[in-house]
Amino acid sequence: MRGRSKVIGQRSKQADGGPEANGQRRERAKGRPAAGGRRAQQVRVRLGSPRATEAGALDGRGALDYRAIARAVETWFRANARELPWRDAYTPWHVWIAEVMAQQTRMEVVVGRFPEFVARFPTIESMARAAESDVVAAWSGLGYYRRARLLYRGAREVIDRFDGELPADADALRSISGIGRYSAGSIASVAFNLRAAIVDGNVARVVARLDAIEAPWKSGALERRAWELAEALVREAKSPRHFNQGLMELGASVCTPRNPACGDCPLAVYCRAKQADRAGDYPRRAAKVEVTEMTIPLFVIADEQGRILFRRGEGSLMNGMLHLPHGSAAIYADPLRIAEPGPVVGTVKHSITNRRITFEIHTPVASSMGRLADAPGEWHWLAPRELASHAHPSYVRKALELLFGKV
DNA sequence: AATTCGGGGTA
DNA sequence: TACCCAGAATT
Repeated sequence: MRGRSKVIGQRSKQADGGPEANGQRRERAKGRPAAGGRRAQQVRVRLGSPRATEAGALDGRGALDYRAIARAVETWFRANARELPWRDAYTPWHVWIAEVMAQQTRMEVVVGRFPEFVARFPTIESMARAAESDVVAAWSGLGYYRRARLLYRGAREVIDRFDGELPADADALRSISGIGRYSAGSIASVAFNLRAAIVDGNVARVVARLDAIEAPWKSGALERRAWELAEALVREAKSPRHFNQGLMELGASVCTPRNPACGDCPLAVYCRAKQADRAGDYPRRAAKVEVTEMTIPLFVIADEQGRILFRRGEGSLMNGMLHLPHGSAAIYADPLRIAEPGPVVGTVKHSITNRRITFEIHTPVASSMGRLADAPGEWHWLAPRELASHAHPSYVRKALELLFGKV
């Protein structure tokens, strides 16, 4: 039922292979990672990197056993990794696309959209040569459309600055548009198996429990501590590629936000939160943000041929995307009525971060139609089925499907 | 450091 | 309904 049910068994050697595989197999044969409280002490003393002991020493709890934890994660990952399309060959371009697509997006959605997107843009060069609008159109429905524009910009930068090939270096990767600290580390480790740390939502949650970090979710303090731990841990990994993916996947399938499956967790024996039987209490909740509700009139206007009137947005928000004419200058601004609405023929709900919008669909009263022409943006008449070839936010599709069925 | 971007699965 | 998801850029 939970994410764990999607986990498949041992992956093929082809997918898993690589120079590190032998060493890992040897490690697994040697014994289970939980075997070594005493050995862990020796390891810590011998390695003794300042950062490794400092944080624990400050609060008198002692440092975590980074080496044993890293081993446990890698062993777990080799047996529990999901089949993901880019894990066949770890082609850097595919990994890049996957990382960008996965930002703030559930992996199941990414798996569903990834093949078609890669088929549309099989190489960095193919994207760099395309029009930005085509890239955004292919991104429709995935949200956070800036990611698509930044991916496009990044692809062009790679052509210009790196001769068309992603650099195998975290700092260089970080300099590319759309690649932040997480994605740089992720591409460096997953695509190139370099020793770079990553912290995403999963890793932050796992280490928050592992070290019983009191700093609240999304706080700078938790971010800093999570990156410290991620770096200390990946330093001990045999395969950064497997360790980093394993730590994320552990968070996604075992160390879940609610009801963590500590009984299945290879880190339970090391986990400070679990030791206190309080895994579910970490990470600490962030202060709750206020949600603003608003209602905006939306106009669906058809001509004799059944074509619909769309508006190409011009503001800083949803720029260049295809909208239905609606009663606000920007979706997020106070409603500015641009025509007089007739009766409500349907409603569509749409959430944007901390705003909840109810679009009420109207046909404007005929006498007020002229005022539509004064609203900003370019106007287009398109058949509903033409929508797919234009970038558009999801509320547009939802509204048309409500009135006309699947588009 | 705080905000903003979409959308949907899930408990 | 509320939370959160393989984050990054901007202010």
